[in-house]
Amino acid sequence: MAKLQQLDRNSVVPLHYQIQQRLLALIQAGEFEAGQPLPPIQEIAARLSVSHMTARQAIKALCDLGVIYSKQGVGTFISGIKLEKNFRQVLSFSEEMESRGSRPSSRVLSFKVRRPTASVIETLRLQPNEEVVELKRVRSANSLPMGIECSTIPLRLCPDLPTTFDPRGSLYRELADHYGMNMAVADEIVEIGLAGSKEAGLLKISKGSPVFLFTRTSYIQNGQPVEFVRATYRGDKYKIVSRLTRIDRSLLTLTANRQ
Amino acid sequence: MAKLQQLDRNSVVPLHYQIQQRLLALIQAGEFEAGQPLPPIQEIAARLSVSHMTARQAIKALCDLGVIYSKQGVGTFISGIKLEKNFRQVLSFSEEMESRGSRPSSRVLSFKVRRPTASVIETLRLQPNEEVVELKRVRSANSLPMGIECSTIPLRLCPDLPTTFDPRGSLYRELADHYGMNMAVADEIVEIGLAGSKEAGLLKISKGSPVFLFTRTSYIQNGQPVEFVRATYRGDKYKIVSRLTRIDRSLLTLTANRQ
DNA sequence: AAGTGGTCTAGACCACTCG
DNA sequence: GAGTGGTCTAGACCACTTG
Repeated sequence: MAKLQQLDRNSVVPLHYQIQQRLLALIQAGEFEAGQPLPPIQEIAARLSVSHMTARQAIKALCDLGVIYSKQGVGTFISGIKLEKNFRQVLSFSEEMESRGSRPSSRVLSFKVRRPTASVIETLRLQPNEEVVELKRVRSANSLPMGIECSTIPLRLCPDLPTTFDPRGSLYRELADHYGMNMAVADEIVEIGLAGSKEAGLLKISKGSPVFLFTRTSYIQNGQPVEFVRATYRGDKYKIVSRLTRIDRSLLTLTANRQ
Repeated sequence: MAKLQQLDRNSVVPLHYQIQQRLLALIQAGEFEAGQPLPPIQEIAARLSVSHMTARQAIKALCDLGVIYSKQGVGTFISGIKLEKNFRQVLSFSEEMESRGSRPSSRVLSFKVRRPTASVIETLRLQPNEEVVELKRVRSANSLPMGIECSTIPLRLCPDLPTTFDPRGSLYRELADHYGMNMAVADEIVEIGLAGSKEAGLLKISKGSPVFLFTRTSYIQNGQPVEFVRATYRGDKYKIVSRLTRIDRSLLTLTANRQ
């Protein structure tokens, strides 16, 4: 039934990934209706002249994404859950605003090398006497001030940042492009606070207005903490949109059951 | 080097999953230090007398969890990122409080079958004239009121709920045990609001205090929305702790690039 | 019994990194 | 060149669901 394009066997892109893309494109184009079964794995494999395992690898990945789900002995079905790209991930302010269709901008409050506070030393796992780069900015979306961010990064990891980076640009992009550091995971705490007079002035809200207080630590793949952020966002204009998924509890309880 | 236990080949538990568990247990027990390489896949496969593919399947799963990471041509390494179980997932209030070590309790404000509002009809994809079960509760942790939750569920999906469910217990547990519905995904919006006099009284805070406003829709695996929740949590006692991960952008931009 | 997804194998080959 | 992870195959077998 479906128009599954043939694969490019000379491409550097792995076959299983090509299949994944082809299927996802068909699903998003509405070729399959929600709740309807996909063609059986065997059929997909035969049609594309790949092995069962390769086809299954693609199916597995799409299951992990949540766009389809498999029932053993029955089939594979389209999930009604849409794959949204607007959910919270490890995103810089710039990326987040761009993905929401807003134009991000920044006003730099300060950009300097300094000695870290004790709590920063601990979260960023710094050596004694190590210095950090600190960047304070007011972030705006479509020229409307949304929040104040203060990022702290170990100088050791990006020694040229203070001289080569234009602090009005995207910090994440700079860290990725010049230092090969891509954020993989971020731990985040969100609390409610009240704007002080200084913050209120910067955000153009009245003193005492409720605000979101973010505390975030970002890590690259090897677990090295790279960035510590304290941020304040307007309570009246900012909201958090996220998608939560359920992960396999059995692995998490391993530690508890061991002893 | 490592003490990899032999596998149980008669178990119903798949070999790749057994390997995954064994490795995770060793990692969490501190047998490997952060940054150190795991034994090569070939060696793991040989030691456990499984094929390369099977061993790799286990490695892949652990990479997805973020506890290890692979560098092609180099090896597989322990990530310094800990696998925490306290992060936000699709959790009921009961589960969330239990995972934080607090004792959850509930005071039922109302529990009834009613006609849904227009916005609920849309989010829960209800038929015209379909009824819903509505449960309003004050949720407490260690007897301290933390929030007010109002859950709405299609009556069609749980026709016996009004007569068989004790509304002081865990709604998620009831839905899972009696109706086989396990929440797979939840979409959530968090905003800041101010407590009205009624809410303030229930939460024992002063009127006008800032509060978290949650709007959440939970889905089971096939994409069917099962629960719509509006909740208000105290801004002074509640905080959101979450872990964000970065997902493959190339798949998300598929739609944008198409046409 | 037939059809489905899930697991596993034994081996081949490739791409990458490092000394 | 040696060692590593990543891909892929062809086929076997199992577990599960449905008619």
